[in-house]
Amino acid sequence: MLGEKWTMLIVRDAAAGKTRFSDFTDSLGVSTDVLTDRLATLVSAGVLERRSYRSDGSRMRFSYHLTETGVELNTVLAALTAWGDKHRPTEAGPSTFYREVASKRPVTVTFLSEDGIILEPAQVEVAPITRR
Amino acid sequence: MLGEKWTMLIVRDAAAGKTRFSDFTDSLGVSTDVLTDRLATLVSAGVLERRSYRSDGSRMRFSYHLTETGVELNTVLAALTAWGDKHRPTEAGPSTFYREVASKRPVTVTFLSEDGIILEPAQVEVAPITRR
DNA sequence: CATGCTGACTTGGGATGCCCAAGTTAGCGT
DNA sequence: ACGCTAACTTGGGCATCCCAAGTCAGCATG
Repeated sequence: MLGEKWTMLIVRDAAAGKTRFSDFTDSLGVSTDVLTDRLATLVSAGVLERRSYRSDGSRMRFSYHLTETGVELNTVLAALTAWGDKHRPTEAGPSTFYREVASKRPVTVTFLSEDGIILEPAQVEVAPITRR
Repeated sequence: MLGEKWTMLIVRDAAAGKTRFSDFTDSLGVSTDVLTDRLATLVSAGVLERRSYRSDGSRMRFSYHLTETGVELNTVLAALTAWGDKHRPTEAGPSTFYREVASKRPVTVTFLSEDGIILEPAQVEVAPITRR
């Protein structure tokens, strides 16, 4: 369900603090019919939560916020961002980075072995689970 | 360039040791014209390497192998797999897991602070880089 | 209470991408 | 010369996406 064209980009923007329908169209350029559909599937998958809000002088609006489930996609986003920054850099360089909320210092995404040792991607493999 | 429908699934299968054109069609069910195109873009992006091989009694064939750049997507794949296993489990349960090559013991993907402390996704935020 | 305004959709028509089935190509063995 | 097979290529149909325009629901203003 995350594999459709705009889905992860919407999640990324949501993680960056965007909440409103027009925030997403403005920053992504996604067409509005597709955005409506993707927001609905993300809400029903429990990644986003739809809230009503009301700023004075205007009517009720909706905003979209990452749930705890959605926040857990931060790991995926940060790993993907790190890969893109390293292997497919833009001329302007990266425009965002991931940091610790408390200290504001940058963080990394890494593999850890059971005894807490950092592993490189090449030291990791995928293996089938065999049940009897 | 990783965002198209079958791209990450092909990378995942390549990480699981699949190498041949027919391996990918058999396990993914991707149509052959699309597979041809995705393999070509992955090769030209430096994620896969195309090799010729020859088993006796048959003609030259091609096989596709992850490059070092491609192997570094393991972090993304493992993070995504962990999220899916937790939040969108199938009835049958997970069919693969990520493990250390040397010890065969399972590994995890986590955020690390600069002083090597494990951080939860909720303790991490994305911030803009401001250049002067 | 009529009118304008705006954010969040909804709709219609065309373009792009994907699926499926069938066909093609290039060696190798017989 | 012929069959065999993995790796494509091609053509037609269908699903998804894009874009522009329209709708709808309040809130403010006159």
